[in-house]
Amino acid sequence: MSEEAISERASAASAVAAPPRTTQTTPHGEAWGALTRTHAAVTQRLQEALAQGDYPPLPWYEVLSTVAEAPEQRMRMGDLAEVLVITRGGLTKLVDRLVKAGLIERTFCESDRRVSYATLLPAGRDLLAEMRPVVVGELEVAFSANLSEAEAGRLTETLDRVRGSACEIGSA
Amino acid sequence: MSEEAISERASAASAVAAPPRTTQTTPHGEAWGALTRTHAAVTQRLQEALAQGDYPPLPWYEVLSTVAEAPEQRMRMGDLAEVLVITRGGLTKLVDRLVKAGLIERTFCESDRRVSYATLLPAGRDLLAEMRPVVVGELEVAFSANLSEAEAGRLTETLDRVRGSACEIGSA
DNA sequence: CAGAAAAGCTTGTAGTTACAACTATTGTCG
DNA sequence: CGACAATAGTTGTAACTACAAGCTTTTCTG
Repeated sequence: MSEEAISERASAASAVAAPPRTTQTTPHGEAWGALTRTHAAVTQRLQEALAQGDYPPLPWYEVLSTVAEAPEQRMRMGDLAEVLVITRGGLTKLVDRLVKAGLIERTFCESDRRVSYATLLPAGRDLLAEMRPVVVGELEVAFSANLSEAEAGRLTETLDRVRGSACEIGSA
Repeated sequence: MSEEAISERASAASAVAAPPRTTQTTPHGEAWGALTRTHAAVTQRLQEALAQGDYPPLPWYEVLSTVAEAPEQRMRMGDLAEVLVITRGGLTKLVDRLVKAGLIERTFCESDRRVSYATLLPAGRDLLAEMRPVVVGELEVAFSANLSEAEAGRLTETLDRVRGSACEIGSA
């Protein structure tokens, strides 16, 4: 212990072995509890790793990564918000920060002057190239270590199925 | 359109059918993307349902629910923060709000005067009883509809395995 | 073609969260 | 026993996010 910090987070000692006493005690309730805790734990791990390398926070990475894989390295704000599952208002300000940092540029559509694109700049591409190994590395530790590729595939399929039913607007 | 609102959130129309083009394109990367999006989608659904019934937000429910299942309907602040996977500082303020609402009481430990407990009050127990069906109902829609209990069990097991490896402090 | 409705994005405001520093109590040694 | 470290919570500050209202452009309709 010397250059340690870890701010506070959680002691993370008994958390692993702690009995998964969740909200309810039904199989589905357990599954939701496991999903929540796993998401939180992995997210923490990723953000910690990024902070340790003096990189921007995780949302920045997700924007850069998503835009980088889009057709022309650009995406409509609305689509981006939808993929990242955040509000449009939130995305506007998030992209503002990326623009101010010189990683993203706002471009506009000729045919429809309402839409604006978030377009990746070279600096953003470079930063992404630096951040990706960090994120992928942490994910390897979290996933690859204990999950075969086949299991990962099944997990993805199952989760997507849940998401599918969760997205059906229950307005009726 | 009359008493509608839904603020903004996401259009949630093409989100379901959208190709899961995630961060990377490895099976594990896909799994992480699916986990993130599913968590966000279900959380949104739950919060929307709670807001619609004029109930407090989801974090309140999680505190009440967790404390209610603890031995003496009380929990040490630190343990509670660990289970909920939020920071201690954040929990202090979250519990402050619950105390102000008369749902939780702070009690203290005789043998160790540092620790304080979050103790469930009758009003908290009653509110929990009201909120639980709402939350459970939404989870049923999200999970039960498309997942057998056996699948839910496998999902829980898999997620817990991932969480386990994610929690191992990578200090070494 | 004018007016209303819808779509796309931004901005103002408030609430929530994390991070870091601080206080108080307990445990450890010299 | 007295100083140092570790543990448990709280608090101050800054950043992020959601919500709701607003603006502009496009589409629909009579």
